[in-house]
Amino acid sequence: MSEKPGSFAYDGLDRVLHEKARLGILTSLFSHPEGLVFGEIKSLCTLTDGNLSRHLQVLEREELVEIVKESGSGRPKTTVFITPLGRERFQEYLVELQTVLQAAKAAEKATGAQPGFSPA
Amino acid sequence: MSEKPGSFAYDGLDRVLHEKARLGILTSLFSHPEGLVFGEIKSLCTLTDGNLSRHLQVLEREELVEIVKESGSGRPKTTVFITPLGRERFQEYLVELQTVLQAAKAAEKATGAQPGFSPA
DNA sequence: TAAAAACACTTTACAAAGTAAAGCTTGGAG
DNA sequence: CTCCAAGCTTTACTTTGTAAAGTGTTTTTA
Repeated sequence: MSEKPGSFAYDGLDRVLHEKARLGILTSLFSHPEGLVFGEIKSLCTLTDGNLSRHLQVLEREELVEIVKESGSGRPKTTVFITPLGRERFQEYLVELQTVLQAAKAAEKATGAQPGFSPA
Repeated sequence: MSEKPGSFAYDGLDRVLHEKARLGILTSLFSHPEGLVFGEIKSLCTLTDGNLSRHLQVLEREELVEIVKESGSGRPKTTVFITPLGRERFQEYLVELQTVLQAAKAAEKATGAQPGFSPA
């Protein structure tokens, strides 16, 4: 074997971002710099109320999103924005994702496996 | 907003595969159809013994890997192979990963964000 | 040839996290 | 006025990831 130790460690795969639900939330927010309201995110990501609420807490604690609540009179309205830090971390995460994909692509070539996904 | 519900749900992100450690293990095994021994995987993925052991259990239970143990005389030797099902699921997972990346790329274009990662 | 260190794991225990169910408040429809 | 729906939060549960300790063997090395 020729690889160096740690070749497949993927340390850059941030645990906060590397989660199905939060990845969806962040991607949707990344696509909508104008922000999204609670209900929209819920629908876009197919999450339950409680689920979304909890994940937003995590993302807010990490300062990856900003949450603005309007509740004066009328129904409460929660709008969520991705922060600059959030954009940054998200993009770093994507870089790591590409690394994974490229490692796999290289393996397909090397081992002669049938490509299961098309090159970008 | 124009997207359909569920656009960012990423249901294809299989929970068994969508985990840092296991993703590394599978990628390394995918790259080595001849199999890898316990110690090699441990080194390649920078995992502790217990950690690797546990994740291998999960992967074996899901029939994504095959584990062969030789223990007659001499030190025990555990060799791990990716199964055909494992290759399949892994490749499906990669397809979903590309979806995520492409959604992000599209968002960068649409919102005019600075690319944080280069196109494949 | 004992004792010690290294290998090769497994088991156990703990802490964090994801998920679902229930709860609470306000708004609108009938 | 009553009932149902919208818009969340809180709580409780279950799974999971991670690390620490444990077991047995096999080389060193003194």
